[in-house]
Amino acid sequence: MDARPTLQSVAERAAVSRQTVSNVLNAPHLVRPETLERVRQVIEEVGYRPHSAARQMRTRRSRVIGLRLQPTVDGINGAVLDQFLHALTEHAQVRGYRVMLFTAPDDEGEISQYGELLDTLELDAFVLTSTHHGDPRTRWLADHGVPFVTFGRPWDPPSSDGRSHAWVDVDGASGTRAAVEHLQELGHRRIAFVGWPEGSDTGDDRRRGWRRAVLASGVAAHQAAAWDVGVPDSVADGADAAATLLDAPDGAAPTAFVCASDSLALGVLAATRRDAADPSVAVVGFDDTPVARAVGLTSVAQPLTEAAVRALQLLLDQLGPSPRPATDDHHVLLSPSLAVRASSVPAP
Amino acid sequence: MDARPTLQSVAERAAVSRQTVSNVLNAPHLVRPETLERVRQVIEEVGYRPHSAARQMRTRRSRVIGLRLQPTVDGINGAVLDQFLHALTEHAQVRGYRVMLFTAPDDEGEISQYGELLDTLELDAFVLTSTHHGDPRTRWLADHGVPFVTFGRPWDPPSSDGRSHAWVDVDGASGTRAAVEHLQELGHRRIAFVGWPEGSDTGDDRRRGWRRAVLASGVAAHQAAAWDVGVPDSVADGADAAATLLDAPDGAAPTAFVCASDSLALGVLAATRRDAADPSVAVVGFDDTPVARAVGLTSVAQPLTEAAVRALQLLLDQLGPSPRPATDDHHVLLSPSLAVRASSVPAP
DNA sequence: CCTACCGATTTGCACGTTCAAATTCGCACC
DNA sequence: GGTGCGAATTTGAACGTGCAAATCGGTAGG
Repeated sequence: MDARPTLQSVAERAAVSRQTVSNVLNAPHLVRPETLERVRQVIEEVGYRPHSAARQMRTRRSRVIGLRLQPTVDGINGAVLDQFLHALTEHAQVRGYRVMLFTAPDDEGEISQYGELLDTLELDAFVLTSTHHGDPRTRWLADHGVPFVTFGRPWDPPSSDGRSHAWVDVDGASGTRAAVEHLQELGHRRIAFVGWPEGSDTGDDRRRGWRRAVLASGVAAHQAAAWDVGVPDSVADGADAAATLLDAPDGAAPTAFVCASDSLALGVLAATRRDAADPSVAVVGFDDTPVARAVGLTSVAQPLTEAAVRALQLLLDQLGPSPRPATDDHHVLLSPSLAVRASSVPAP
Repeated sequence: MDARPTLQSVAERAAVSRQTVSNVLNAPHLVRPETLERVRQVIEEVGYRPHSAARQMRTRRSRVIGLRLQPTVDGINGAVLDQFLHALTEHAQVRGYRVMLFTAPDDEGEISQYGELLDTLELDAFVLTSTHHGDPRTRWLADHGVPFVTFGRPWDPPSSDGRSHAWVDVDGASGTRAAVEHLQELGHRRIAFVGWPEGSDTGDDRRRGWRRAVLASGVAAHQAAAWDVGVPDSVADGADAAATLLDAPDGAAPTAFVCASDSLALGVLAATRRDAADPSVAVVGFDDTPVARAVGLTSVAQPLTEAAVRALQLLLDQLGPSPRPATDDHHVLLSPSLAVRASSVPAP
């Protein structure tokens, strides 16, 4: 067991200088082919690996990306971030980057963590999730010149300076629209929406997709409004909302439901399947969580792996040698797909 | 905007030497109280924070803990690790440690990552999850003198040298036993077990708890064996298993089911609630996943936050100044609790 | 009065790397 | 035959920190 190999020890063994070994790794084009070969062989032999703290001291780059681990909400859509996180970690690793986690109770705390992580660990970039209206985090990072990307589009109107940051998002409206069209193809004409109260960015986006699709099919505005409810995100609230809507006179009661989350959809599903309720009522959820898979709930599935890969790419674009891509294509809006299951198709 | 403050710049401002500032932070007892006060004030003023890469170069410690992010299995119990990870990150952060993620396709790959992470980033320790029979990872880490803790007890017989590593686990047998007792209190006498095929460590542990409790209540061994099935972990398999068991002649068909996972329990639940099946059949799952909460499934809940906190403590014990605690209390076996819901109690 | 010692502080150095500048060598050019 | 030039390589320095040893006053012991 010798001491850990260093540039120096490799250099001696290969009869070259420190710097040449460094060049073999970081700028191979500067090294004569035969020297390159010889040094590479020695590196292989002794199993040399560069020490990243030492490298970091010179380059001021850690090749580490920070991500705040959100508190487990009610757990039902914690799985959403889970898949995103896995894909992000895996792909970052392949590209030579690592993912470091941190927690914070709120946005303020998150910003405070940025400061600490930048000063002490010199993280290269951050990935932000759960962007929302009036988000102070993006502003802080931009002001401090820190590379970052958000999973979730910016919900505020463009700032005065006209510059916008990199983001990846999933088009929620497109998802609910697809859900409506799917239900219409099955013959449904009275399609309600059970979502969250207005004011939530992602929630309003999903509502918008449903509303437009429904109006486009000829439903009157006042009728659509009657089929549109906003309640807190829980199974019980979903059930209550569905019960109320179904209570309408025969010709006005919806025959299908599009929901803003799987939690709500589960409630709706329970309400439509119990008692003397009509089991042919169709239900579509959102996020395609494990719950949906388990109970056979049709749901809008977000392409989380692709979202992570694209987010990472947007980050690496900023971290590359050129200061910034002049192109304006640092926005990615992905379309979700519909996972069709028993809850929306008539039993055989 | 000045340059980033360093020990040197703080020292000059406080009219002391570099080392004194260092001592203020790392060995305050060596510094005269009034000097201490003055230096601390300057540190506060300029917002100095030690640069961890530089510190790491001297101390050979990164204050970073590594954890492999498991591939999202079928997602249903991905939430289990999620809560553990969150608690681990949060508490590590408070204690001055960070959590770094990595991925690997299998145990071999994980070991290979250990090597790289230790050489390049000098991670201080690792947290291992999903330990299993014949796990090569613990051996490798022990051989290389790397501090680690496993979430999951070692399933192999104690090694010849008599030393064992630190671990935290949840007593699965105790969980299934509690489930059986809960059902017995409700009057059930014919309680079946739907688990995984024998050979899985955690699965066998959960089966053991059920079996002992059932035998203790006077059920004959051959009868217990008839109520014990092992199938793959999916909703469909759970449903099939339940249907088969319920098909037994009246006096032999179980009236209650204890399951090794919520997936299986969901299947059992579906089977017992459909057609002409008896809705008074009770079902208990395992892991208390969001699905269970959502559908009202009674389930065995693991104390994941406590598990994370205890695991972290066991790690820090090893990382502290003293080489190793001589005590043998680096094993923690936590008891799960039962989250009682509608699936096990008769409707009012 | 010299020495020994203690508490408080300072200085020298090394950790492993990369940047910038210096050096060496071969070759073409005038 | 000197000069200039480019390719390949080497040397010096610095990143910010903490360990080890050195320094400095002051005080007690012989």
